[in-house]
Amino acid sequence: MKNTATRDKLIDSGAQLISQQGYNATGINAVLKTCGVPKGSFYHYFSSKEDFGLAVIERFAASYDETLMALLEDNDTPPLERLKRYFAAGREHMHECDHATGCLIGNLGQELSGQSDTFRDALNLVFQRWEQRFVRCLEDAQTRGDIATHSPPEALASFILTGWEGAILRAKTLKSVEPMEHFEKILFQQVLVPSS
Amino acid sequence: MKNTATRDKLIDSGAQLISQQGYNATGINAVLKTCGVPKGSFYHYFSSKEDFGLAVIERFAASYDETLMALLEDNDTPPLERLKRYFAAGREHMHECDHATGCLIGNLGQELSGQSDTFRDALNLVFQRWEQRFVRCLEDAQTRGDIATHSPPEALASFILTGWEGAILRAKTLKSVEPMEHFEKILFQQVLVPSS
DNA sequence: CCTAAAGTAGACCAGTCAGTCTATTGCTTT
DNA sequence: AAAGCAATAGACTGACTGGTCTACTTTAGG
Repeated sequence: MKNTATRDKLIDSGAQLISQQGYNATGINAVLKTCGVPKGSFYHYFSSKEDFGLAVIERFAASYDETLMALLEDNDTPPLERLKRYFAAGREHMHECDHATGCLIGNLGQELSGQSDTFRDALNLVFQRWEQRFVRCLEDAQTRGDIATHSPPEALASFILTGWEGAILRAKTLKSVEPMEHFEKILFQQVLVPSS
Repeated sequence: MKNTATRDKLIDSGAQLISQQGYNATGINAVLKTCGVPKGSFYHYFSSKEDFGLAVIERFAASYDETLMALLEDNDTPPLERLKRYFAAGREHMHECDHATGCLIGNLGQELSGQSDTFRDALNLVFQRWEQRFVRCLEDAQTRGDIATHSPPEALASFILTGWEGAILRAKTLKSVEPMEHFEKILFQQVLVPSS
């Protein structure tokens, strides 16, 4: 399995379609059609649709984790500013996709975690990795005295991730980033504040 | 269409299955099997699966709105206490379903708002109705001086609803209500506080 | 009591699903 | 050059999808 170009094409098309329509609504044939790959190749690289779905998750998570790291662990920028940039990037992406796709991991978490434990575990790990990035950024902010809250950074990180995911979901049904703006505003006005 | 017993059975079974597996993963035949209704009856009451799905949403929303009203507009209870009871009820439900179903409207919002505008509109309306209930409860709290925040109650309501929905999503993938507890704790410790 | 409509019943349809199968092509190693 | 494997290619399968069709049973109204 040296030639990964075909495999990559499949995963790219799959990620795109699954982002738009969800996992169950995306057929393998549709993926094959959009990238012009025959079925024989698909089952050469993946043992099943589930296997393929996990590969899509893995790849998305890896690529997303890179941008997350670049944003949240940029030590030249104050930690709260890094968070703001992260939110701004999310809002921008939401505009770009016309409020249609949102967050692939969030989508699949909603759709599949009740359907398959394998998927649930994989998605849970991705979320936990993201949370760790938030934790580190929040710890930075706490040691610098930028935030005064005594809440443990783990709880804050969970709060931020869930709030943001929920805001993305709401933005999708509302077709507007307004819920994301509300979340960010209240978060920085009342939760991540310097003096208690 | 006088006899609504069969129709109700279909909607009940549909709501249950869709809650567990999602809309796309739930086949009409599966619904028919679980409630022992023949296909002829299904298409007598509903013109299509989409029509059926909308009926399921409508019914769930109506029934849920009743409990929401009972909890959030109980004037014998302080507004913040009402909110706490709402969150407690949500956590309890999450335990009961073994962290598997979560919120039907949230699930469908994630799965379908990119797939069909009809569904998106219906789900958006439900969310907006819920937000209105929160707004009224928060206004109560503000006029009583229970919360000091100057944020408009509409923004706070959006913040609470999205945060809660996100926490439910995270609870599903984590199989634990911990994210819901984190959300509630930080919300009452740092956002809905009496003295600024 | 008869007629018409409401509702029940399930066989059936075309299309699609994930997945299998065999055949062929291209590349690498010996 | 030959052998062997990676990869391509797509026809094909059985199961299942949402939806249609016709026949039958029950109920309601005149």
